[in-house]
Amino acid sequence: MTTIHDVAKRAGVSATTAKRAINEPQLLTKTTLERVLEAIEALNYEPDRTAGALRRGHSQTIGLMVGNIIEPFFAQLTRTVAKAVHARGYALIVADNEYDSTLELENLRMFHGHRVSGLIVRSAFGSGNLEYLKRLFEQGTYILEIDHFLAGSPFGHVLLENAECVQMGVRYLHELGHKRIAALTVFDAEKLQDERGKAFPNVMKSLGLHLPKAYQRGATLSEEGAYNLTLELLRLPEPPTAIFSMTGNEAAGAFRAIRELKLRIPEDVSFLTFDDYSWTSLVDPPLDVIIQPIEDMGLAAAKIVIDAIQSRDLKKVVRKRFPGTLIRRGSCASPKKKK
Amino acid sequence: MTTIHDVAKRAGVSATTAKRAINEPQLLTKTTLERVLEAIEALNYEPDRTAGALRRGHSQTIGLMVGNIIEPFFAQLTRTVAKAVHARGYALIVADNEYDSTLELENLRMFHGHRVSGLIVRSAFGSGNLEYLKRLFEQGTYILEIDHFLAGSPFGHVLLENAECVQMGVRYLHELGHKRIAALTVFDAEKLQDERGKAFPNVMKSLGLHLPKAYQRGATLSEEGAYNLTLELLRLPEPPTAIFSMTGNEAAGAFRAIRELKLRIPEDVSFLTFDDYSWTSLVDPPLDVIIQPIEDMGLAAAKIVIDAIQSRDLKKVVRKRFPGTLIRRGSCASPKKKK
DNA sequence: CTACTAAATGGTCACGTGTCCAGAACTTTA
DNA sequence: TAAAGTTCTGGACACGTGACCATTTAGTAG
Repeated sequence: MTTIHDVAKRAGVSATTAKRAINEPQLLTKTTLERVLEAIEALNYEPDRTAGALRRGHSQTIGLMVGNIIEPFFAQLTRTVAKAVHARGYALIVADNEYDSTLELENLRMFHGHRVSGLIVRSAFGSGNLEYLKRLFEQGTYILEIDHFLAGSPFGHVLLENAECVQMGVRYLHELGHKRIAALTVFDAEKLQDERGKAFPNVMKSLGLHLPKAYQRGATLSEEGAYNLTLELLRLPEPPTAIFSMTGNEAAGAFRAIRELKLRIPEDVSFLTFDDYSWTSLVDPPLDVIIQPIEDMGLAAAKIVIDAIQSRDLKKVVRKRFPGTLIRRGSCASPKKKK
Repeated sequence: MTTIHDVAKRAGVSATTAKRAINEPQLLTKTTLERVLEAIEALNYEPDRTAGALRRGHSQTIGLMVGNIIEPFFAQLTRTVAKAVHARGYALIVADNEYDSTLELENLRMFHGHRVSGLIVRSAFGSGNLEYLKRLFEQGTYILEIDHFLAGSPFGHVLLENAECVQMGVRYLHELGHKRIAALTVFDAEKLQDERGKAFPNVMKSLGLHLPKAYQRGATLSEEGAYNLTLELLRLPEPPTAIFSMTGNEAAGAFRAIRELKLRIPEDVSFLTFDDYSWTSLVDPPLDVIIQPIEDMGLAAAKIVIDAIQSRDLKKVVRKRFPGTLIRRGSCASPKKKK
């Protein structure tokens, strides 16, 4: 393997000088610099970051823990973060927790083993790994939460204005005349600290809308869970006239269920969902959605983490919220008059 | 940062012995082992892989270069590979080349800098970086291509049976009675070494089907490119009666175009595509697709790479093909009789 | 109890870098 | 030309580990 010593030898300078051609070129004479650069080029030298990592104490690597890479939300986030991070000379290590704390812990250990410089985490629900994260932080890893945050977390985060978005969605449906609105959300939002799930009943209440017991059921975040829940909701004696899906993932299951029941959107039931996944504009009718500014969020997260690392100010806690945008396409309309 | 020396001190043994508790526990007495494990637990010790990487020469890390993480094909691949790789104690570093050689080279350098133990690459078109990959290989990085391979590549690969799948698709359409079939594929498949694009005219010829000049245009792999191409094709005086999209990405654009022209599927035009993206079964009608066994391919790739690394047999070249599966859902039918 | 073998444990070194300090080579000023 | 800066270059060391060899301890046979 080519090292800086090989480069130094070829250029006829010391290793220290050769190194400076890369790290502090302004310190070198023009001719020295040129000779070293020539040698680097000729030998195809690429600095060994594993050695640098050892010396430095961290690896110029950012860990990204997402819920599930397959979900377009996370895929897009991964991509944006990867790009932003590369642009600043860092590499991105990814892992997903499948919303499970045990798997998450394993992956956190892996990140720690690789001495990631920073960590962007979409934590699994529950607070299982908060203690571990705190320990990681004490050992010098900068930590930032994204999309969700753990109760009592001391870390910074990048989040959507979840409560406002839920309010925007419910208001929209309410203004169309809907009174029986059901949300597809997680089980026990309170315990899981899911902001959207927590906001929904509050918003309903504030608008004076009744939320029947039968609508207060949660699903898992999966497509399957949403599919089943939607079937049940729409088969109730008093089915909702509007369904509000809290994630794009659930939307797919819900849409499938609605179609299977041969219900028309928006004539029989209005449908609104978070996340503008590519299919949402391909189906008939195209869906009304609340768009998250994923790219902005990913860029912001990368910037916060790397800024903190580079300024060596790991104590800095940045908390940022991003607004969502409601796009109307035709899947929501006024409910039919009850006969 | 806790090191093995801290562990050794606490357990009252030497660092070498403490290390063995992790790497070769069978060599230790039961009591010694227990004492060391207790210390590891108490101190929350996690081996520093950056130091190990320096010593070993590679980082127990696999680099995965994909075309574009957002595409579900790559998202799913990334996830599968990440899981498989984690299970064997490796971490996954991801990057995408956006099908561009220059960006790819940058990312390859980054991978090299991190001394990845192995590399799974979906190369950008063209053969721009083959030389660099070869050099990387000579320096000890195991390389495997996936989904596509460079002309003259000495490396192993994991691929779909592309030609067979194209044949299967065209045959299917032909048997339904289609004669005017157009494919959405890359520009200049021959030069870009795109197997599907290359196979299509051959299959048409072998079935005695005429391929008009006007159908022999390529698009970029993008949704947008496919959208435009589809519009043009369907506005021809002799439009195709069936459209065969070579990627799921292009399918979205094509589907959009068909709908915009108010053409009915399959009455006015039959539609077949590679890749079973989630939306393909949500639209009306659900689409006929050729499914790639992405999970199998990802697992195979991870296994090949890590087996080679662990057996230290980097010369081993494994080339594997996976079959696709045609799923009929109703987007292809016999063409209407021409008046 | 001794001599020998096997099992268990310990010590040393190098991997390639970044950091810090020392030294050499040039510039400026008197 | 010498002294005092200033700019540029070089040397030494430590980071935590894995590989290898050396040493101690336990076990067995005579």
